[in-house]
Amino acid sequence: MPELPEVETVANGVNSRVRGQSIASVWLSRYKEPFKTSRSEMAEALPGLRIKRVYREGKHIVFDLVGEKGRKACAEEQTQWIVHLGMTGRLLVSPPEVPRPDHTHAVISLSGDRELRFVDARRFGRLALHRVLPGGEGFRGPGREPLSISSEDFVALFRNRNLSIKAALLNQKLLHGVGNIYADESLFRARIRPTRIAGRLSRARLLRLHTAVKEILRMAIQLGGSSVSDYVDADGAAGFFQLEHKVYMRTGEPCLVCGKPIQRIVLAGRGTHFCAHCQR
DNA sequence: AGAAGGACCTGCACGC
DNA sequence: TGCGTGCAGGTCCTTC
Repeated sequence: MPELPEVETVANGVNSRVRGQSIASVWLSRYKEPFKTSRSEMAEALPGLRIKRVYREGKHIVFDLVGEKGRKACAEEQTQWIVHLGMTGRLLVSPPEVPRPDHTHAVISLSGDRELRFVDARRFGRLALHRVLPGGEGFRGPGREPLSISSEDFVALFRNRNLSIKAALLNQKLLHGVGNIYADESLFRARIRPTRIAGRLSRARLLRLHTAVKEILRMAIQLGGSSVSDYVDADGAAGFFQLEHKVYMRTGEPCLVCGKPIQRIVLAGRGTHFCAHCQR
């Protein structure tokens, strides 16, 4: 389940493999229609463009594309290719002769004799084009970036919010990049019960949560993210953060701090794991 | 308007 | 063995 650390790992891995290469051709399956773009528009727009860099914005992967020399139209308008991995999306860089995995929904043939493949069994992922007008901004995620938001802004995000802090953390329009795993792990680290109403948390506790979110995300990025079964990075290698999970998917197992069993409830429609003794 | 809940989608674990 | 059932959850959409 790709959240910020997984998406960052994938974006960096893809960037190192495809940066500088040109898009020769594009094949799209009968996947759902791309977001805010038609399938045919995407297939026509990408060939001939060169990949300048690949980076993460929220949970989105952004490909900065530039026109080849001599293509005037692209000097005025920059194109970005946006990939959201959804739940089970993967981006693989493979030689063309390697068989395409099941559920391959996009294949981009590159000048370096490699294919960039988008594979997504559960079809929750999304592809889109983003046009950047001259002087305009690149693609922006829906909410604030957890690793760079100031403490004051972080605290202000949750003011007057009448929903659980767990649901608030999952709301991408507030903070983007945090999903179910890192919400649970951050709340455990901050010793906050997931059911607490966000708007009633003290400033001190929100500051503690801000620190916890940043620490958890940074640690996970260093370890290459988590991998439960679906997520694989651009190398085809799994991340190691799941070995660090303190509460996520540890229902009934002893809390690593106090020894009491980890509980599981459903909150905001999601499995939520916490220690009732340590998190108040 | 903000919050809550269902739909989307497939693979996998589980029980009988 | 084999089949049905329930669960996993990011985001969009509808409902309250």
